Amino acid sequence: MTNNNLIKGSLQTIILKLLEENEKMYGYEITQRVKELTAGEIKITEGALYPALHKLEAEGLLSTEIQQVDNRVRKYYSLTKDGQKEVTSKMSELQGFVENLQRILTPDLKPGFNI
Amino acid sequence: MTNNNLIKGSLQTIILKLLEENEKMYGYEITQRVKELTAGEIKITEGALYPALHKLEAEGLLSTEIQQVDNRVRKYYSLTKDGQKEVTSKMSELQGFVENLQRILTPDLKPGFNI
DNA sequence: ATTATATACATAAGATTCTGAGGTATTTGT
DNA sequence: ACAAATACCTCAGAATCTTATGTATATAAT
Repeated sequence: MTNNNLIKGSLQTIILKLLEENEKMYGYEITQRVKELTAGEIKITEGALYPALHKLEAEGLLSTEIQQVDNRVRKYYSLTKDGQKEVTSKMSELQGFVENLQRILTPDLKPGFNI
Repeated sequence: MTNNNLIKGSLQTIILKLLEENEKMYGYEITQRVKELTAGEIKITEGALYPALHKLEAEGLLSTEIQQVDNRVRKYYSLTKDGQKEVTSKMSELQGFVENLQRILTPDLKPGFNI
């Protein structure tokens, strides 16, 4: 399971990016997708995910839509217009941060490295 | 200056790695090195740095040595044996996390991408 | 038939780590 | 003379995370 709390703020970016690719997802689905994409190495806990979703919705970046599936309630999230703009911004921010991290941590390959 | 707010958890790794490369550094020097390596984009604040250094020392990963330079006091930090072991561990943890982040955020280049 | 696991939402206490402001003191540049 | 740089430090508050708890239904296992 390794360490899950390494880069603060990347959860929001993960959520937004997954929703850019998928149009519409519900919370539990997001946790499963991340688990599947990382071979179980990153597990988004519900205690982190739901407050993050609620915050993004409160900021107007996500909109919700409740669906009844069998007898279960699902809350689908999708990007608003503002949310779509924010994905790009958050992605390049994170990208930039990772590049800077490489510059600090791998002093050998400073000029042209690949992400 | 972009966003400086993503560093949570990676600051320890940054400190340990810089000390692996440099044998001995003092706090202010670390802030300047990071600023210089990232063209001013990442600024380690003192409110984050000093508590982090004290914590790493308390955990036995760093040792200190006070030096008088002119009339100024400098507190030099260096890796202990435990600290040297921890660098490797923390680095591969961070490396692994960044790889997983790529897997989530760049769904196109899943099989063989470069870090 | 009962129990455990999976699905699906949510909150809340406590821990950790950061920001931003403040404090002390010396040295160097203007 | 004053500002900025050098050098250390602490602390209130914010943000985000973990862990535990709670509700409820569906499915798999014993």
